[in-house]
Amino acid sequence: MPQRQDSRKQRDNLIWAAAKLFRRQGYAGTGLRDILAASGAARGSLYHYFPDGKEQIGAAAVSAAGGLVTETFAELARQADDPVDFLRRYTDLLVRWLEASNFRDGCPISTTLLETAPDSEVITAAGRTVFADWQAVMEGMLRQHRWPAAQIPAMATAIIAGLEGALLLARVQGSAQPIHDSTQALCALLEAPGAESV
Amino acid sequence: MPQRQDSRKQRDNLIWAAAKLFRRQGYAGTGLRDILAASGAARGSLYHYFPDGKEQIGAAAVSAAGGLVTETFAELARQADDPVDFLRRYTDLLVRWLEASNFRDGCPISTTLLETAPDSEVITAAGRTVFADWQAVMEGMLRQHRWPAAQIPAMATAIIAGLEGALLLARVQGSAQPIHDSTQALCALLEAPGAESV
DNA sequence: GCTATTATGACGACTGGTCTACATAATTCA
DNA sequence: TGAATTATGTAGACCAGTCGTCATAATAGC
Repeated sequence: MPQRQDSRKQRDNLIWAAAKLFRRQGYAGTGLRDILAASGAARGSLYHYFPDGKEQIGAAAVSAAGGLVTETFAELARQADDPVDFLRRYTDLLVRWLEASNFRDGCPISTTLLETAPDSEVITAAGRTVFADWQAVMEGMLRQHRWPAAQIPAMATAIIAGLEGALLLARVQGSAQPIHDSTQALCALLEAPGAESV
Repeated sequence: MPQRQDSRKQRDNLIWAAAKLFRRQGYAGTGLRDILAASGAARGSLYHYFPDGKEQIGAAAVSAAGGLVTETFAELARQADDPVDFLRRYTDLLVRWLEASNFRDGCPISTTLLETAPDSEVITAAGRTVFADWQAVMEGMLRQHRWPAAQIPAMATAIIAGLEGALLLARVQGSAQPIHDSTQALCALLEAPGAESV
């Protein structure tokens, strides 16, 4: 069924074009015009695949881009020897992406989510799902390496939050230093599992 | 000189109206019309005080809102008994603000910065200054409590990044849980100063 | 050939940021 | 004091751009 295939491709083109633009220019800063130009589609096509308009494609872009990160996390979790190794591998990737884009490509979903949460229900819901997926992968990774069970959820959240925050600082400062600093602190935490508190 | 005073007030009105709107709706998502309506000023007034237009008022809003946070940090640093106490006090404030606004008022500058960095030089520069101020206050706080000097810069960055990331997660999830989780991990780190690594 | 799906780009109602022209108030100087 | 100059406030025009809708055309499968 070649039709089905092509239509799916057209839809994906739109989603990924949108995702790339949202990441660099934000959600409100990106016009449908930009998305259409980048994907080569016509205006009506967008409304054929996304009848609810910009909001719907925003949610789809968050899901798609977030899903790719989930997959990256999962693969690194498989390869890594321990949590510290996992973090090191991921920040290596991160720093390379950042520098390759001159600190323009940050987290693919945080800008859109900050702009729209909680006003857009669909986009916020897509973001919640993505974060839950990330959280699940992180928790699985910690469990796999015999991390104390009681601390796993908080630790996983702290890792994700630390990465997101470091990414923000790195983009503004135009330097990978915040990522290294933040990671160093997280690694210290990951190497001293006994230090629970309060 | 009543003129001078009133003019300053008018200018401040514009800045704070802009800052509030940018925080909730983002930079691109906020029109000059919104800002003018919220501040009660007239169209041309904005271009009188900010001849460079929206970008200039964006930078001013980042500086003003960021400065307020700097002051809050500084005051808490004076009151706190130790780094953990500092963090607790701040997250208490944070959670109260978040809940009072139904998770609409997050970090007052991160959204604007993510949308514009590094494309807008003036806004990004304003953000860099704010982050440098925060960093300085955090480092001073750690120094004051005899934190190992070599780890102070990285630790301060990790705290700021962790807070920013937690704030993002909290807004999307509509829950203060990420802030508590992230803070718990940071506190563990702050109570085990010996655990340096790599 | 007929129907369902997909593709198209013009159109409308509106908002975006910016600029200009003018009115008022404050200050300065003859 | 009164006139000239500057600072500040107001209103509206401007065009490019916004998103969403629509009637129509092309293509698919049966």
